[in-house]
Amino acid sequence: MLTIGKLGAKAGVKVPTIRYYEQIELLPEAERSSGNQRLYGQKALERLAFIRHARDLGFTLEAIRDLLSLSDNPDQPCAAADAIAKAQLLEVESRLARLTALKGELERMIVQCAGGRIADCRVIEILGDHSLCATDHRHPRGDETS
Amino acid sequence: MLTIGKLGAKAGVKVPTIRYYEQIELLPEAERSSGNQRLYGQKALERLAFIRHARDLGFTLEAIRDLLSLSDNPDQPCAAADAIAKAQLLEVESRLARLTALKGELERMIVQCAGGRIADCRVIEILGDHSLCATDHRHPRGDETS
DNA sequence: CTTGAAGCTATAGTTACTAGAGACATTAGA
DNA sequence: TCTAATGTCTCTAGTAACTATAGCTTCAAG
Repeated sequence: MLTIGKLGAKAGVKVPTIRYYEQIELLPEAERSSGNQRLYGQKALERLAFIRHARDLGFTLEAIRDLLSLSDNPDQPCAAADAIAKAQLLEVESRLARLTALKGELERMIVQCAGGRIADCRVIEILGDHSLCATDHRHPRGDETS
Repeated sequence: MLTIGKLGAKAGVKVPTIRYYEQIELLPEAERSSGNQRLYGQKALERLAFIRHARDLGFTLEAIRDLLSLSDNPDQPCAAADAIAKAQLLEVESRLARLTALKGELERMIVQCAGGRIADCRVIEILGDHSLCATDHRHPRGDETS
């Protein structure tokens, strides 16, 4: 049996985060020791590793909740899990594209900014001027529907 | 003079977001019409476009605040803006790496999940098992210092 | 046996917004 | 000119996914 600290260390998740996951019912309520401390077994470790891993891959907690509920009753067609993964893939591809554009932009900024004064430097300009920008801003800020 | 709605449309920023930016003093308090409605000129549009653009490129509002304060007194060496951009570039490169790994993972998941039952499908397994994973999880969840 | 680390609960704070209520302003059409 | 629709106002509260703090108890090591 693992204490919450050991569990966190093994799974790479901070202690308060584990308690938070329990609170939002992503993890079941843990067994308690005689002194009211949480105790975890192998199953809890696996479940937490799953969550950690999925978060790391960019899944939201809601998506993870879905995935976990699938894994809790595995006698169904795989289509649901597949759909979740596909939706995530789309999201990821879009984020990749935007980040790649950003990288180019930043590199350009850094090159053009080589040791001058701000007045001569294009960092501010590049960020202010739409036409110098590689991305297109079709959607208003805050429309990043995940 | 633009009303808040027109300004938002031109800059690609939602109306409540503009009011929020004013509230946190990223934008100065706007002039008001006789009927107490906010009015904006060209300068405000430029400043908002700058913010929008920078947010789009992944800068935090705090970084943007720094950048704006630089642009507000441009008679300094460019090093500060440069440092901000370089820090952002590092962040972006790391995010890019992780997202690329994720993409591969998801594609693998989708292929392996082709039409089976969940019990036979590896989506859950891939997300649960560390050893099948392309990323390395050095840091505990929540350590993503932006 | 005592000290210091680790655990407990509960509440509040974070970032960057978004949503809703209820009232006032402005604009376009009949 | 009136009216209806749309836009704007303020204020409060909610969101995700945690993080931090306070004040307490429990546990393991020396």
